[in-house]
Amino acid sequence: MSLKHSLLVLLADRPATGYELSQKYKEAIGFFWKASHQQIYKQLKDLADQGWVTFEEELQAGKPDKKKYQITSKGLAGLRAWLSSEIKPSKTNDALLVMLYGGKHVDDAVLLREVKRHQLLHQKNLQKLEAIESLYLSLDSTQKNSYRLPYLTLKRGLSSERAWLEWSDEVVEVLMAGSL
Amino acid sequence: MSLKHSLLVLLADRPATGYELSQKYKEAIGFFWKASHQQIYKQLKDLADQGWVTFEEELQAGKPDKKKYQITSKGLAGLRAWLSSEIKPSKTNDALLVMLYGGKHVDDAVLLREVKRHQLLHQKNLQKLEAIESLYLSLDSTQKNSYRLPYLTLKRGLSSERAWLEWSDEVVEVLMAGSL
DNA sequence: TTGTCCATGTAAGTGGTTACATGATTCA
DNA sequence: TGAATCATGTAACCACTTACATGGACAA
Repeated sequence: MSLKHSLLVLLADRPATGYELSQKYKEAIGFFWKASHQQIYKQLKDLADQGWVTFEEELQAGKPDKKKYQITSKGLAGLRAWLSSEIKPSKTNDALLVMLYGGKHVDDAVLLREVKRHQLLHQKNLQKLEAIESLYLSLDSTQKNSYRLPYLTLKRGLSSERAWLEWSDEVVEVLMAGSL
Repeated sequence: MSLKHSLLVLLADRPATGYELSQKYKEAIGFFWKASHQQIYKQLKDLADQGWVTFEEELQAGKPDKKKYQITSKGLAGLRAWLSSEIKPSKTNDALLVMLYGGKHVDDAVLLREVKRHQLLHQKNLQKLEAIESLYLSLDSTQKNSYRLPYLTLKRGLSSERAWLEWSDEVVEVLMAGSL
């Protein structure tokens, strides 16, 4: 149930609308926490009902009104409590590995095609992360220091994508040998 | 919805009871696909309703009756179709990274304690995987060849745990510097 | 003129977790 | 004597996905 807490983390930085928050889940925090806009809007409503956030409505003509959410002291206390609690290890459910594990029921060429498709996705993702890293590295040391914790999460992304790609090269080798 | 397909993969190997299957999710396939026994029993029922598996009941006194499930030709066809389809990349939801990302709201020492706790879990997991690998490596080449695809999934586990641990060493360094 | 961005949601359905239930056997 | 293993589930709840809805602005 950390969608809640990831929203609080973002709101602790600055007030934002649901839309702005949902954008953050397409980069930054989205590299390790995925959420759809439907989920986000619902969770914000629940947080407001709990009194962990409040919002002000900005009226707009022709469009739905904007709701600018901000964290309350109760919300910040809740966030701090969670940050000091035991985090349960994230569970892995990796369908591509299920496919490989049961792969003997289809041709290696079929598996190979799918692994290569995923390789492209991971390569793209790695490039995005590398672009963000070079931005970070160009900051002065005061700014670098203020982003040192988010930078650790970026490093996690870089490390895990690189490890995935190295592994997949090996997989491709094995599958190519099999489909001769 | 790959719990279904992971069950079919296991049943394609040999018939099994729900209990036996749920054991497999504590090792082997469980390293990349987690499922509780409640989920498994329910899914097996659904698969039987669909005609993808059948079962024979073994009556037992004092205990619930055993149901030995086996895959049908319809089930095998369904499995093959899935193995040839596009697998959607697994989504990552990593609460520990959310914690680090928002870590400036608590002391570094608190973060450090939690990261170290997770390190132990990952180390244990790596050891388990290494033990399985040494078993695999002691097989003769015919057997090695028949397990070559499952071995690739094992390698994924090894690679990802090692990458995680390397990253976490860096995290510990940064957090120790911060909590001086 | 098609598509993407802005901006918010509802509703139905699926998948997963947590709590609870039963009861014999075996091991420390 | 208490915990773990065997063996199967139900029920309530929570999280997440997919489909649908609205409608103006602006760019290719």
